[in-house]
Amino acid sequence: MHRHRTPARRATSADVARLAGVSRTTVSFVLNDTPSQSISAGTRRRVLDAARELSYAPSAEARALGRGRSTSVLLYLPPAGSLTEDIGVIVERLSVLFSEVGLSMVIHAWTRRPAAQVWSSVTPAAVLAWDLAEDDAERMRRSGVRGVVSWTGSDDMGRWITGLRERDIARVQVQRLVAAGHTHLGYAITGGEHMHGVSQWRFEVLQRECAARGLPRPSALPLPADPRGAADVLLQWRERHPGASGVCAHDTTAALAVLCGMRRLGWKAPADLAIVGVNDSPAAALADPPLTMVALDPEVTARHIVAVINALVRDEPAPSPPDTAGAFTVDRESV
Amino acid sequence: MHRHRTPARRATSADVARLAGVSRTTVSFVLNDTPSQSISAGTRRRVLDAARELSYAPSAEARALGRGRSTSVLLYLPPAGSLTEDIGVIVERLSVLFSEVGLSMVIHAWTRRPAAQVWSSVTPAAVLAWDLAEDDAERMRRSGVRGVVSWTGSDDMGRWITGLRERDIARVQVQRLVAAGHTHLGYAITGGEHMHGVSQWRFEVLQRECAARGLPRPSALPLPADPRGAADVLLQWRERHPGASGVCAHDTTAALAVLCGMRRLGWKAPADLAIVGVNDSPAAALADPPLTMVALDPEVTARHIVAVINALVRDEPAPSPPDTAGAFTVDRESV
DNA sequence: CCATCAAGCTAACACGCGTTAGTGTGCACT
DNA sequence: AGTGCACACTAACGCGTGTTAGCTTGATGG
Repeated sequence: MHRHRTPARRATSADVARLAGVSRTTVSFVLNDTPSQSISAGTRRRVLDAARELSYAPSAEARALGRGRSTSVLLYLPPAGSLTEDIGVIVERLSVLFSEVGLSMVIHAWTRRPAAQVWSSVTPAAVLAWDLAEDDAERMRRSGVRGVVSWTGSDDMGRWITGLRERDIARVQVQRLVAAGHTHLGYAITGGEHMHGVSQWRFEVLQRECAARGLPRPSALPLPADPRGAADVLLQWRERHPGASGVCAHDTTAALAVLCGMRRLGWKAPADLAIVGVNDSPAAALADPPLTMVALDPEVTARHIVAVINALVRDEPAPSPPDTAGAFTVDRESV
Repeated sequence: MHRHRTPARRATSADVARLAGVSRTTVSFVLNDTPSQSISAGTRRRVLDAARELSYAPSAEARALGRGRSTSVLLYLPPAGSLTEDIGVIVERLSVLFSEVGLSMVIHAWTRRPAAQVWSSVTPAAVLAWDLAEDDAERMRRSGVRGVVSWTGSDDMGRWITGLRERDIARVQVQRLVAAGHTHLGYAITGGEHMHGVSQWRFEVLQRECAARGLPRPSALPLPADPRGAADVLLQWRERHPGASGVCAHDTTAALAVLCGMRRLGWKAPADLAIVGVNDSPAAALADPPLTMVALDPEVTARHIVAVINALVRDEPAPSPPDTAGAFTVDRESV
């Protein structure tokens, strides 16, 4: 290996100790505010000055090695493409919030096998996966991973997300449509394999929400993402459900697909069909007509995820989940 | 959290050594294929079997501690919100490609100060930032970070991205519009602070491209992201540039904003104004009319980034950048 | 028969940190 | 004067690797 002329060596706690004229142990005590130790004011100041002078920062690796657990959280991304959806915003917030509690986030794409290589060599403090088989989760725990949590799995986190979050969305969507006088609803979704995972769950929650309000059972409306196809499907759907006057879309794309099909058929929103989408985006505001959307505050979800994982890592009792996912309506003109 | 009866300790190389009946050093020699050491076939097999039996994976932290540098690449995210744009797709690919060459990607949000804490405590092998002041980059190199690269900076990577990529986009956009008979062009963009960073560069490249073809100088068209505002600005812009018949939009949102303003004014695309957007998305396909878009192959950019950083980390000569960013046109009806 | 050497393996160190056990003060109380 | 004790600090260990120097053994050449 080639050595640079300036050794490019980072400052260690030994350097700080040397400069401050104390032992390395004292440096550690000062910088970590070890409660069982008392340090004289003079020494404390000298150490802090030296640390600042050398712009010292402890090595995360060495710390992890000693404590037996790292400070990195491994995030397995959902299937390709989802980072550009609302998940992307949550991930951005996660990276900030994790670093605020001293954890750093390693992201890795989801492959067929949960990449034993990755999670076992990085020794993450926790793993946050999209969906996780129970035996994989168990294997991770065996290898020393403190917190294993999945978005759509059967653990607490998964239940909160697919429970409260999805229910909040469905509730606010239905509420908004009912307020406008629509009782016979549909559930619009785009994409190849319909009704799997989140979409399946959302649809069920939607049905439950309607049942609770005494409304007729909502019907599924799986749309292709091209104008002509959307129009065809929409027309057939209307014939089969003549009373339907409102649509809950799964996301922005589904809402746009409905709108697009309607335009081709000469229908007007909300007169011929009212639409409430999910996840507000610029595209929704610029649609014709501008789309009424339901959004969840990403901050609520991000904070809860970080709180749960942080508690797991520190062996503290898990915080109780928030009782709202922060759903709110962005009223425009499609309903 | 529930504690298992087995302490959930991961296997170490000492465990493998014990099971194989050899020393820890031998285990290391076998597993790393140390070229200067010869190992008998029998011992090699016993070690490998033991490693498999215990599903041993070396601790990344301990390895990093010894080698003085980790295998993690620190990615500083662009300003909030960009993960949901085309950057998100590139980031997804990066996470896969990095792991294929044995690097793992740590992502962190960009804060005001480049968070000395993060990059100095994780000891990343490389840092990939959005925009980076030269003194910050220098400080990172001083601390042992091998590769410091920024998307929009003045290093090789930045020049490739803001050079070739942006030029490819501008070239294909102009080419498409010229082919349809439009010569007097505009550059549409949304968002508060216009003409900064990438948008500024794109605009300049666009001007150069038009100049090279002998076309009149394109004019900027900064739009608000709401229907009424967009219409107003569009109308004023038309009065000031009566000959303009084609618009290069900066991204999907800008293209939708133009479309939205036109709709309010009763203009038809492409008859009254032709539009070419950037970064194909479902929203573009579902617009009215469906938008013609120019897209860059994210794979080309992701591969180049990984190749450059991998070379820097291994002290190998940097690969020459690809001479195309993989630009292609998705023809629909807006031009 | 002795010297040389390669093959195959192991003891021991360094990496940077947190932490436990211990050491030497100076002061208060009996 | 002797005991106890809080105070301020340090030596030394362990975490799991990669790596260097050295050690044994058997074979080979003179």
